[in-house]
Amino acid sequence: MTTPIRVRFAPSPTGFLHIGGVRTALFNWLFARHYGGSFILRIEDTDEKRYVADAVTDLLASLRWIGIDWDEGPEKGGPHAPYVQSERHALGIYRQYVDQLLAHGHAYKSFVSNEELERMRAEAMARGLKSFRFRGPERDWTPEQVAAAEAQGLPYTVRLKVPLEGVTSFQDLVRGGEQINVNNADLYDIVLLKSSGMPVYHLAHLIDDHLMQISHVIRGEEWVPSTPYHVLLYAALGWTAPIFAHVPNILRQDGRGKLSKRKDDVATNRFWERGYLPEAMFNYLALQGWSYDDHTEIMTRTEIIERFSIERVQPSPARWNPEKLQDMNGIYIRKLTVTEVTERILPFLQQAELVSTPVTPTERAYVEQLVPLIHERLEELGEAPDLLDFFFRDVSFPDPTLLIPKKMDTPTTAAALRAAIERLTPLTDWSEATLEQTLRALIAESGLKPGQLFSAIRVAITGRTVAPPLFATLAALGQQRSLERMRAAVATLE
RNA sequence: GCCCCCAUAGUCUAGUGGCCCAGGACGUCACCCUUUCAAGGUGAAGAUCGCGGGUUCGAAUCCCGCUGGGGGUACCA
Repeated sequence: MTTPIRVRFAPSPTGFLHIGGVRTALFNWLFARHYGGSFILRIEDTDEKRYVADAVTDLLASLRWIGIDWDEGPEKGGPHAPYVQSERHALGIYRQYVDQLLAHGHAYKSFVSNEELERMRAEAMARGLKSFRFRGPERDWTPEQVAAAEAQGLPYTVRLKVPLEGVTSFQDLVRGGEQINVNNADLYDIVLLKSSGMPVYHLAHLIDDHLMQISHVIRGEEWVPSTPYHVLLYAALGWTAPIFAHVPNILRQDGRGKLSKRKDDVATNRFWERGYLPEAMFNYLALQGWSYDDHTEIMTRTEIIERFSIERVQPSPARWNPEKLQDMNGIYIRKLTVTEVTERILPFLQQAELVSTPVTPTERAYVEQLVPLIHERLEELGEAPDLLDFFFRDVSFPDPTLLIPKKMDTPTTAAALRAAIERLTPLTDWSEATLEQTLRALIAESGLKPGQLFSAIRVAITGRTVAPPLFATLAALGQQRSLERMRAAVATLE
């Protein structure tokens, strides 16, 4: 029989979830969905010091936003509940395994205090030792010595008794199943249980992975160096280790280091705030370290699930490339219908106070009318308010020279605008087609270049030199407001 | 310092011994379309496949060394 595929994403709630974390979650999720396995979400909050209160809420929201759902985990439950380590610790789940390790001589109680540890480290440094690898003196203590120390009520940690010699090896799916070998002499006796009695990551995650029957551990490559400890621990506990796959980190844009929560603008919530589509982010992130073939990039969720394979994940780290993401977001926005874009930009327009909250039916209809003018110009939905601003607010000309097109001056520009006003005022049909016809006729008669006339009118009605197509803009703005703005422009020129 | 991982254009990647004097995408530039900006179309520049040695009739692809980058080195995860 084959063991069922079960993977997990196990973040620690120490702050917002950044896109690197989402990418790791995504690969796990894709792996599970591809093979029809289970994706488990587990919160690893064994670090009491770094715990951030709202982090879990943010984390769940980030995953849900991009479309990652979990089969077992917080707010969902499952056969291995609870899925929060502090709760599991409270239930006493970990302690029995520590006792087992102690009893079998695979771990020992260490009474060395933090201060002593510091001193030992400093001493080793002073002696010019190449590196400090802690091996507690208690490794070889007799039961009597241990009992004596305990009788004194000394606080202790439980450390793994790592072999002094030999080699620890494991394979990694991302590295083509390559064997990674580490000399035990390069390892040290890691802490398994803190003096507070709280298990450390290495112990807790491993017990949970075993209990939750995780078949594949897919995690960031920063875990490669500690995997030998995990291998040793599995053996000490008499358990079979899962299959490991370490996915590369996402590096900062300049390549200097991995993405950091503090220095980089990569919090997942920042992307929905700026108007990124979850499907675009999903597609982009799937391509950070994984590819399908030599030319396919735009793929639906279903296609990515079908095509995903962990063997095709790159071992080398990728750099964060916001330009590529933005381009992809534009592609996804252009695929949306006008109604969909309307719905999605409404919140941004409300935030900019261009429309009211809740939006009125009239406003919604007007926005829907405007969307075609900016649809293909949007790369982030958050750009919409700026692009549409002049449809909702009056324009002004702090710099009247903006009104004057190339190769023209104040009098000729004013004259051109006056001529346009004269032609447009009597119009009874304010449609895009009629507007174009009328203004082109004016050009033919006046001898002006299209760019000159259109440019002057554009600035007059929008207050800017770059704007959506002129006739559609005039049509959407309406006859009265268009003419008022053109007259105002003429006035500022005079 | 020590240990581990990685290495194809500025960036993301295809490539697993001959189909590759290296394909796709982002970015850049040019032209077309065009009232501006986009979008779209066409095209261009950009990689001695990090460097040096091997193995082989033949290497981006296999091996070794070096260099560079990244990660780890906590009673953090």
